[in-house]
Amino acid sequence: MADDVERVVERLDGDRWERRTVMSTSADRAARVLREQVVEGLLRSGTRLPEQRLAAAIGVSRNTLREALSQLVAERILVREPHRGVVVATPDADDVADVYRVRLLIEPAAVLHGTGHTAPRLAALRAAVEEGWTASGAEDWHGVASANQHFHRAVVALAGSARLDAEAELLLAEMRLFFHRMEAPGEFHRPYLDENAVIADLVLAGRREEAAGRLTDYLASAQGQLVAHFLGPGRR
Amino acid sequence: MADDVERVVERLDGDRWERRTVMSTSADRAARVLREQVVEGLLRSGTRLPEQRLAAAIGVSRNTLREALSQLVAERILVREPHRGVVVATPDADDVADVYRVRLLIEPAAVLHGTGHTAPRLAALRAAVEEGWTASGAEDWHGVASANQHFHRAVVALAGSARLDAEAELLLAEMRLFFHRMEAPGEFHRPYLDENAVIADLVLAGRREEAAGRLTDYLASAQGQLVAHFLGPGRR
DNA sequence: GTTGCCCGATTGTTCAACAATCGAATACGT
DNA sequence: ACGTATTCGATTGTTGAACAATCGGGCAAC
Repeated sequence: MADDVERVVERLDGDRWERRTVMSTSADRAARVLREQVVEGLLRSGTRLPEQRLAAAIGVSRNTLREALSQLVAERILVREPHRGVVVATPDADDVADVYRVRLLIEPAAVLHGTGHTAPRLAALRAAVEEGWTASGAEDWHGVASANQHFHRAVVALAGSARLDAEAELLLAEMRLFFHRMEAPGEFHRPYLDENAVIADLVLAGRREEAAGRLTDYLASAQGQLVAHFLGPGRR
Repeated sequence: MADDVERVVERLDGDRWERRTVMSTSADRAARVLREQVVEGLLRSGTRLPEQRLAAAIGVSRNTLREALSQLVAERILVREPHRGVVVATPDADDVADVYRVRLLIEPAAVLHGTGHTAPRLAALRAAVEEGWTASGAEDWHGVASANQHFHRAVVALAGSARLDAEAELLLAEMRLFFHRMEAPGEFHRPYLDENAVIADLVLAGRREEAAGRLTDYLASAQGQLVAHFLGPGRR
């Protein structure tokens, strides 16, 4: 539990130099590292992040780490409890429902009215489908989940808006948190692979209404499933 | 120009105690103060925000101010130029177009498919229309602009999503930056007041398709107008 | 007039400290 | 034994001072 924190060091020590070559500010690097640790599931929901030890582990000062933490709090990946520290966010059913409310508005709209249906973006959409299939073939469930994210990122990208892309990135990061609270995320994603393919084909064929419709059903179904799961088995 | 910064002090000195009673963290207070100064137009696009003097002016340490600045950078109100400092964002035509791309997706969708068309939210929508009319009657153009923002905030709220509300808040703050770069924002808002009323009535009457349609036209028109303006008069 | 160099100013980052606050363990009263 | 006050250690919020790295502008050399 506490040593989730220590593990940051080991995992990081290798990357340290490489990342330093890319260079940016230390705070950004720290934020990127923590974000990755969280979305990869190495730091799980509810774990506390004591500033002192974490700063030492990452190799930055407490002040610098603080900037990184603030950034991640703004991204809703962490939550700050005043005078008690920051912890990895623990999303509940309401959060799941809310994220899907946003996605249900944005994604079908991007398909339907998006002004960015360019060739490269459509190619990215198609590529995400392929990625999902090959990952599924290799029974790489982590890869399937990843491909799914890429698919939805590609869908939002059809809107052609940098700001919407950024928001989508936040939402998808939150989604990772959801899945880390489930027992078998792989099974969850699998059934949607074929649906992704159908939607992609419809979009490529320019049949936007049908694509948007199926996407809406898709998301609504996933929302119901996830919310039910987060209300807990047996819980009313 | 440089003394825009100094003015923060004067304007703030009065509020200092009151805000302290509400209390939160110093960094949040600093961020709130700066955000207000920017959206109110007292700190204009392009003005630099030297950490040393600004920290002294607001009455917090440089480290604390830094957290506040980072937060506002995340909100796209300020931009950080590495090793050169933070400046108030200077949106260009691309930014305007992008913000409207997002609004064109979200707002009509909120009207059309929003799951939060509750009585209080509909009342808020109606109230924003009234607010605009009274402000217009008093020829209070600042008030008209404000009411307009409230109208669009109310529209997005129809989606019933806290996350979407937060994103809308960011976009509307950016919009204030746009208007501060124009010469006569009042004239810009005035023509849209009646359209707001029509849309609100349609929404209240449950005629969502028509409302969404008019809202789309509305936003597209405003986008065209603003983008043209930002490309500059005479500029192609 | 252009090129190169140096210098002051500002940022990025660290360190060490302190008051305020929280949680828990402790002691107390009944 | 049980609920309540109290102390105490740990952590956060915040400050101030420091230092290297970097940037921009002015100055000098050519």
